[in-house]
Amino acid sequence: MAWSGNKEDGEGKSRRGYHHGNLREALIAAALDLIGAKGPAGFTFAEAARSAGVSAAAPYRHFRDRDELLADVARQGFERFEQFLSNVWNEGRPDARTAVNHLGKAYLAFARTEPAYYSAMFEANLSLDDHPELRKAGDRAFDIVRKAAEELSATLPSRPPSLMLALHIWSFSHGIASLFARGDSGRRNLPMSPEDLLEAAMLVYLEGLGGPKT
Amino acid sequence: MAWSGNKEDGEGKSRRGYHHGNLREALIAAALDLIGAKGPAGFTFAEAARSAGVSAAAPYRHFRDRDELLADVARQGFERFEQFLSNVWNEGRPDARTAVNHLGKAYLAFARTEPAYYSAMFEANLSLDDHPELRKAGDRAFDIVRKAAEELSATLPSRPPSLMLALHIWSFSHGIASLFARGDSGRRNLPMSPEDLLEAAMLVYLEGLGGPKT
DNA sequence: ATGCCATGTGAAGGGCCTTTACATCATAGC
DNA sequence: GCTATGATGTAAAGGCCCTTCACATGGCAT
Repeated sequence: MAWSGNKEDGEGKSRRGYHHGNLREALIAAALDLIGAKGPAGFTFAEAARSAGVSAAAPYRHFRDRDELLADVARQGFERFEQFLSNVWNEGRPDARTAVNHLGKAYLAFARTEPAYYSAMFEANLSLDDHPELRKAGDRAFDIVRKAAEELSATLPSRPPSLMLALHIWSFSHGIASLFARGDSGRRNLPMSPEDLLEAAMLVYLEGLGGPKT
Repeated sequence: MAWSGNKEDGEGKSRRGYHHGNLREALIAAALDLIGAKGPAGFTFAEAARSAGVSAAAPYRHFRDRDELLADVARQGFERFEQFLSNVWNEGRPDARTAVNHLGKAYLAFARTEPAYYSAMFEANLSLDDHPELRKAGDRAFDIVRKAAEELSATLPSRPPSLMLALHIWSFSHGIASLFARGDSGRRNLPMSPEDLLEAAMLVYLEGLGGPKT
């Protein structure tokens, strides 16, 4: 009786009697912390196991290998991202154009506020072929933008192809987020915030599509 | 006399008597091959050393650590990129608008034809603070776009801020290249080529800036 | 109460990164 | 021409990681 059972010292790493009881989720949480601290490359399976208080071999009962854990973090990230985008889109209120602008901003906000998820999703170089669930989750998040683009297109005289519209919005947001809205590493001295840069681009782009004369 | 001196069996890995004679460049070349084959994460210092036919410790005579070799590959990549962009820009001929379109296409072309360099440059998560030469090389490449944006701006009635223009062009090209113009991993089924997607975006964007009525 | 199966352990093989002491050799200066 | 010296390469070792395998534990259904 040296140990006393279920504690909760700080992070979720104790409560053990041999079986962890919640290892899978504990590993995902640990991975998220580590990725946030040292990037997707710095994260190691062994350290995640240590964080969870189990041996280095234990994670293999829940994930095929290190990449599968990473992919699961990324998948979860896309699911949160999807939900976030969905909330921000808010059924196209107050109007499609404004809501689409919110969507772009949300992309940047996610990259900034959830750098660990963002890293796993876009910087871990995971093969989508090896992780079909990841691809599906990504597609579902994109579908939010796709749907928004459809509604926006319907409000524009030129009726641009909505898929093209969606790809443009996604690409632009992704480009700005990747280059300017990540950790200090990639930061170049901008004369404006990434948000302003994106907003200006959207303004010009939608003007080019012949938006309603403001 | 078991060995016979300077051979050239296939790749540049032989000519040895103890000192390699050209190890630094051989390592960069080997790294490029490996990155191309297995991505920046798959590349290892040890394997580069093996490719060059030296022991695992030898590379440390030429690079502080693994990251410095990676950074040197990336720096070389930015230098090639700069030159490529410069050639494509071609002093703004036949006209600024067309030449800027070429610039965007060149971004995609580089991502596709030099995936190893592109990986090292944009997907290796190198700290720009730890590798100042890398940052400078990247800035020089961006300067080509910056200069192009200045000349393009001068041809537009609205005279948009050229730095903003340059950032928009770079971001958009980067976003499309990262998402759609890389190896099979990131490929989603597009209804159009990345090039067409980019061209359409540029068309709309420049229209939005009030370009000369085509 | 018992036995099955999911879950966790320890050890081991193989690999990588990096450092250190030592080996080799090109060449500068005598 | 000959040697000292610094640049370049080697072997070995420590530390960490990934992954597998045989074995231990104990939750849960019967």
